[in-house]
Amino acid sequence: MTDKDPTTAGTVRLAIERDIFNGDLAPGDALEETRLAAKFGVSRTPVREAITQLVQAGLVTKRAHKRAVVSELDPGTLLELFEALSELEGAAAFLSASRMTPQEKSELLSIHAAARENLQQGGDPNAYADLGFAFHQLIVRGCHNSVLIDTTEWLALRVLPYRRFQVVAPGRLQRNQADHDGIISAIVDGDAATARDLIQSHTLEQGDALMRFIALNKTSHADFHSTASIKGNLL
Amino acid sequence: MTDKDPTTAGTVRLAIERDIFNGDLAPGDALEETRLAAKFGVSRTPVREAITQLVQAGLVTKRAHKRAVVSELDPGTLLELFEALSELEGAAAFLSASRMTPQEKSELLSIHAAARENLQQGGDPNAYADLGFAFHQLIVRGCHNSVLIDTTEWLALRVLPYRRFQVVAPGRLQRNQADHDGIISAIVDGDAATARDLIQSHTLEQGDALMRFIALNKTSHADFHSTASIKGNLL
DNA sequence: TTCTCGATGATTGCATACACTAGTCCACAT
DNA sequence: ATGTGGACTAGTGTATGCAATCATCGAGAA
Repeated sequence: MTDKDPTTAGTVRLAIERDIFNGDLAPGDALEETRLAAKFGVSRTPVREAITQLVQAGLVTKRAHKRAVVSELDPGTLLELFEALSELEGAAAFLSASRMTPQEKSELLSIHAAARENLQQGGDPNAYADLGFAFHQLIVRGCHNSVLIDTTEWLALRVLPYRRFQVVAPGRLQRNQADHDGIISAIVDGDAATARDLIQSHTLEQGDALMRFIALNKTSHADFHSTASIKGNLL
Repeated sequence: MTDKDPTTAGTVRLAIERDIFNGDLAPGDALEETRLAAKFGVSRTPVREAITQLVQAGLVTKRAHKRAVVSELDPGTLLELFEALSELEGAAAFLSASRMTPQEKSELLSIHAAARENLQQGGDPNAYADLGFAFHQLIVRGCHNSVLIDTTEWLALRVLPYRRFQVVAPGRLQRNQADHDGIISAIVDGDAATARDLIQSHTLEQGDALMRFIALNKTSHADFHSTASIKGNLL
């Protein structure tokens, strides 16, 4: 879902997305058209178009004559989101096990090795998170079905604003790496059914971890903001 | 304009959607803002908003400074679409097998029975198609995961404009009904894995049938329009 | 003939102005 | 004190004008 869009509406959309993922705009924050227009130095028209695009993408919510707000996911929806995401990633992994090219598989292996090294040497957690993200992305894209890829990444996008919740449960990263071990060997072996099962439970587990963390840390909206400074590594 | 939807843009969007599903706007047709604005008696602004919404929904394609057109699905994309859809419906069926309420199951059974009766008595193919559509919809909604439901129906929406291609392969309807037989018993029995496999191959088979039909009938765009008068029953 | 280039018309993209809606707050009556 | 109503304000929804861009077509040169 990467657009190179020459129009200012598209540029504004990407800018707002970045603000959301950065945490400058937290879930629940209002998107006021006039203010955004002034901030970006454009008129309200492209801002409105950007907002309607984000609404359709599920990142912001809007009711008629009311201000648009960054989508706030209640625990129930978050759970559903991860369940659906796990099914989609599972499907993609199932297909990837038989469709990934040798190049793609070796790329996957090298990223996995880099993540392992980072973990063993106690490297930057953010870098590890990025590697984990790339890991998932490579598997999804390995299915070579652009509709499935777009749909999966579209759902994954909606969870991104919550990645800032640091998942710091002890041993979590090690378990994550172990999960990846199993997934990668299943894919390399071409064991599609196992790959599906493993990545599915892995993603569900991620969702659980995230929800537990949110339940612990988010009692008020202020708390939400206070954790926003922590760079997250969900994956 | 009679509104249940307060905003004009939303009304226009629904009107354009209706035109697409009706066939007044066939895949490949251009959506010209000025013409649509005149047609609906509004200015270009709400028309533009409606179009951007439809673009995000995947029903319309648009590039900067070029006219928006009703999305035209090449055979490759159509195949990918059905593959992704089969995975999603499979996932939904898997969950539905253990989550559907008794009421939902009985409703499913009654719809299935009605379809059988229609088929045996040589009833209206359109009515049969509607029943088939309801059948799939009930199974999907039975998973009780609104994210998964929305995502699945969102993909299904994109193939809807192609339902007008009548699937008339001999014995097709009987095979369809037989497929449904197997699916429904798996769900009623709570056999999730079988339900997934059956509905998945069933949906893929539907896609194949549709693609074969298109390949046979669509040599030129004119032919496409000529078949547009045939009311379709894909399911 | 065919290819290139430039002018022209059509259509989209953006900015601005105006209309309308909904929420707020204060005055006033009960 | 409190409930009700009406103006006020902030902000969205729509219309319109203008600028930017792309497609078409014709003329001229190779």
